[in-house]
Amino acid sequence: MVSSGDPHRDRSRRPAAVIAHVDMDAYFVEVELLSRPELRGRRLIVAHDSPRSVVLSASYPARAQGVRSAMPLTRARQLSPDSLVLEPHQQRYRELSRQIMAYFGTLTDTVEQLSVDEAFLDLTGAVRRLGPPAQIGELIRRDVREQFGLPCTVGIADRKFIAKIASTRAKPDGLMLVPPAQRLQFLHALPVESLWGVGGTTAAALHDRGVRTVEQLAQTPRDVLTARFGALGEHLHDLAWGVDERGVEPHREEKSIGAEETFAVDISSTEQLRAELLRLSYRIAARLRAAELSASGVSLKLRYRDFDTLTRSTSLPHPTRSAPVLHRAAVQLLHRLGDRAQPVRLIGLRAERLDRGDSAVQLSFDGAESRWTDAEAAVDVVAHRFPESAIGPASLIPPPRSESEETGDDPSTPR
DNA sequence: TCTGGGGTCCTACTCCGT
DNA sequence: TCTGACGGAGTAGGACCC
Repeated sequence: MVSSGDPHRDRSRRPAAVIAHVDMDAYFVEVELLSRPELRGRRLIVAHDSPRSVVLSASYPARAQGVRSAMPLTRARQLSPDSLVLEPHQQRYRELSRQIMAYFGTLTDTVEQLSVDEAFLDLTGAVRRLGPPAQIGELIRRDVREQFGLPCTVGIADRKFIAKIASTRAKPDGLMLVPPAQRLQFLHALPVESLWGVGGTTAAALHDRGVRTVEQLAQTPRDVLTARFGALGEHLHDLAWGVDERGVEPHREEKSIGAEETFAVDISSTEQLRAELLRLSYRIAARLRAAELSASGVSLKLRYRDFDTLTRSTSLPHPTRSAPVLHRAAVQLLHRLGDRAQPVRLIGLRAERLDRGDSAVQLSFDGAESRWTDAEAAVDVVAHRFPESAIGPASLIPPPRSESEETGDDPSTPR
């Protein structure tokens, strides 16, 4: 990051990087259309069909009526009453995503997956083999459509964030190349909201100061931005001048693994909350074991009826991937929050400060915990071989029973 | 209109040891 | 022995992303 000197100057003498941002168009909808092609052209919404769900993805005909991702489904139905609501299939989206990322890996070793439906590709070293950048962009779009039956949009630039903005503006089913010489011209014409990191709050604060375009942001004195926004202000000023040293990072370690659930009906019972925490603990612990990670911290999140959201976190005595240990810490955090004045609509749990391997776990395990983890590992094997089986802890079978933990019995003892 | 679920990063605050 | 300054660690929460 450049923090002094002339930000207008391109300080690098290296050959310009070629970075592509590939974004799948209406990914969830398009994957659903693979199995239901007769629905193509219709207004479609992918969402869980429940009162509190939100839109996960919408077809472009539905978007034309104002439907957007993350919009409450009730609102989407008002805007587009004839839209067909499709139930999501996350496993299918993940599997196809894995295959698409593997295809990207045939083009370059440097692929950074951002989410299930988008990735950065550093193609700097592929130009000699595959042709000029625009030609590679067309190759990617053609291959993804032919091999997977899905449309995607590609943005190409010499900076990650510009490639991402380019793909956003070329959607759907498009390609945009921003040559280095046109970088500032392209950027300065954009609204500030286009920049990565400028969401609703920051945009409103910038608007209050009369800053609506990236050019106006670039012309705002750096120290003014720093005084108001701190490090973010400096970062945004750099971006406004096209300065961004971040490269494509192929291997990013997970920093936390969490799960949360919004209840169909708000709940007040501590017993129910404890039972939900046990369920979340098992989900998270299974994912930790699958990733061969252990957590040294746990964070609890509660959202109340009025949407007020509280979090509490704590450190664990030793790294763990065991559900009962996560649950015990979560229940302690729940008690720390004390009595609730109003019902809870969401509860979430997150395992933090993750470490690879289990050497620390083995060193610190007492016998009971070790046996319990062996039991969980066996459950993982069965669940993997028989995904439809309902194997799990007895305490998750309704009605929830948790008296043993209430009385301080060691939950790490296998039942 | 009434707000999911999965994350990352940053800032501010508190506590504690030096 | 007491007190204040300081830095680091831990924690809470906001903002942002898809």
